[in-house]
Amino acid sequence: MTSTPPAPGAPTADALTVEVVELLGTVVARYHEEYEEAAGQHSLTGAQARVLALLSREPLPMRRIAQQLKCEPSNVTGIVDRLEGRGLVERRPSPEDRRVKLAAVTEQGRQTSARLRESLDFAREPLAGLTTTERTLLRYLLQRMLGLDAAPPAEHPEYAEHAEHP
Amino acid sequence: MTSTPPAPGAPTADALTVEVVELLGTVVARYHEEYEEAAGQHSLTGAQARVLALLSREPLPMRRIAQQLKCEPSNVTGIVDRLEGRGLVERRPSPEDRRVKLAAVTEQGRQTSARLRESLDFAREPLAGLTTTERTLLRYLLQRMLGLDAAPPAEHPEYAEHAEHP
DNA sequence: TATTGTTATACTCTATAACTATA
DNA sequence: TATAGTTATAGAGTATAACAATA
Repeated sequence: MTSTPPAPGAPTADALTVEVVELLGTVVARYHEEYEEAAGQHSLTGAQARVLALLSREPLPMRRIAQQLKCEPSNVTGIVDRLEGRGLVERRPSPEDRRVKLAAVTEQGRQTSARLRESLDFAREPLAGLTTTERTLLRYLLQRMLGLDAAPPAEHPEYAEHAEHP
Repeated sequence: MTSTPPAPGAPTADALTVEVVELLGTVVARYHEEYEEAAGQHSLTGAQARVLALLSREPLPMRRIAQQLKCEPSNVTGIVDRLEGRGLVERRPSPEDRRVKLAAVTEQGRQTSARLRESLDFAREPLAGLTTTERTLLRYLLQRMLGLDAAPPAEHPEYAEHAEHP
């Protein structure tokens, strides 16, 4: 029951941190499973679903897609090929630079993307059990984890007592 | 500035929930990037690193590995083959059932696994900015998300004011 | 007959390198 | 010459189906 004192200078993580990291690992795993499953229900691979979601926001040059996917540009060719082969995406020339091709969702692609977005509502299932207060708190903690320097829900946590009505 | 009223009966997620889901997505993405990168530093793929981590706890029948990875057993053959080819893992016969083969880490595999575990310390980097109180809170919220029905840090959030000394 | 692990096959994603057409 | 996209190639993960050894 020793309190695992943080060894000075050592990179050792304390027990609490290790626990949180493991929980994050579990959340990450579940998130991915559900994402792949939702994509599969629309006969899409994970990568295809991600590109479709990206393009449903705005048309993008192939190069930009690669940057978003953090993969080599050559790989995007095949992924977009397959989406295009199914009529979900199309390639357009860029008006500004004749070297670039813009990938854009078709109307069918837009619909598929919308249905996909619904079916991958990690929202309800995992978050349903949390109150508004807890979700607000979780948002804050995740923002801080990501270095987004967010404003705390309130100066004092008592806020939680009265925050049920957003 | 309308408050996005939850449509009755509709599965629509409110704005706060959507925000939390997107943050989770970002955390998931970063977690994966770091995991793959850490694995790559040891010339391992993500799947290989996961199997190695699994086996560093205890030897496992091939079938069990597949269950943990949520993939078909036939795929495990190749992954273990590659780990075995590098001397990180070995196959042993099961004393109980001559059909099953137990995959187990070698001494070298154990060491690689340990070094891998250190280098993928998502712990410090993302969590370093959080206080003990915040980490405790985050642990609680993640546990609730996962349906682990955890005990709250305290009945009243004021606890946070005095929780700095675990 | 059922189960374990494997092999064979096909598809997708991935990185690398070379090619083309533009700039 | 530099850049955008593509092609070619090879390695890895994945699912499916068929197989041998064992239960």
